[in-house]
Amino acid sequence: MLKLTKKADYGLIALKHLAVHGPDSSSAKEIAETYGIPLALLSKILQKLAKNGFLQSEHGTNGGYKLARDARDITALEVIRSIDGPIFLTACFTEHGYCCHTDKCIVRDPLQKVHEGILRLLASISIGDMLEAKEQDSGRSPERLYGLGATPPVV
Amino acid sequence: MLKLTKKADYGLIALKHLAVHGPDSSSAKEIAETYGIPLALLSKILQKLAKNGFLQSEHGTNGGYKLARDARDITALEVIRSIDGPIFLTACFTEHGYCCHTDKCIVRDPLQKVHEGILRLLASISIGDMLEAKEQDSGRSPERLYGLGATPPVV
DNA sequence: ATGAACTAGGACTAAAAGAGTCCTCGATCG
DNA sequence: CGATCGAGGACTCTTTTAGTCCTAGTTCAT
Repeated sequence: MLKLTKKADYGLIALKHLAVHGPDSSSAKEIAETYGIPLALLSKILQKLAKNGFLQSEHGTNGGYKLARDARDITALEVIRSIDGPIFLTACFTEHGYCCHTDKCIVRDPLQKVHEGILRLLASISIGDMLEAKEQDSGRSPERLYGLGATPPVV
Repeated sequence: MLKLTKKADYGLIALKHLAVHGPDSSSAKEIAETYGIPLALLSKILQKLAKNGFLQSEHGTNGGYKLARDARDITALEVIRSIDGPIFLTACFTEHGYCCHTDKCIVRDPLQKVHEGILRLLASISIGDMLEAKEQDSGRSPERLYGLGATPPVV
């Protein structure tokens, strides 16, 4: 129901951790223990992130993972897609734009707009941005960052 | 994985249908058949929407449902929340802002921004807007409507 | 050269959410 | 009074998510 999976969460946490811990690598075990994430599960996620070019892995003793690219160059959207697969707001959207109800579906077009908005939102935030955000808004204003007005949020 | 449930989809479809069919009511059966939605399932959804004040129901022969308020006054966010319950982008967010990892969770704050953006997006589109959208963009520009830039979307 | 500390990855299992069914009851109208 | 509706409880089936287990290959230090 419109929620990220824990895997995606864990992936983002791990990437941010690696970004914070600069150029030296961290092991899956270290990250798992720090955030209370099951090691075996986190390992899978990190492996996938490594295969998809976000991380660089080092085998053997003192091995681990480090970012393969600049943190500012990794968007939340890429990470989530990499871990959970493609994102579709509704069952209407598939890889090839097919919709089960085809012409009968009367909400596809309006939702498509919302869908694009969400993707744009996720694409607009990078791991790098997350670092800054930590320290009480340094520099970049959230408004500019997310391209949205200042309407107060409600759950 | 960041997807609306079918129930929410069905609910939006039904509301739009009722908005299109003006002041006269439509039965659950009629809507179900039109869009190929299982009747029993749709009934539950319509009942919930009625209980939450979106629809007005009429029992008995020739009964059915009609909108209880103006279509422009019903946002997608309200509908989705009404059907699926509260929306949380990650497990971090609950009714009272609690997070399982508490201080250890380093992505909560950045994701909170994304979360708010999505809510704002969903709150910005009403059933009424969906009617307009049907006829190839009449008047209101999507850009203004969704408050987002024109970056091309990618799935 | 051996063992400890890593990553890589396949195969499973358990739990939770989603989707849908079945059956009964009360209201309304003709 | 019977056909047509909505109201609603109680399930069941399926899919997704989350997490586990086990084995194999790499690298390093002693």
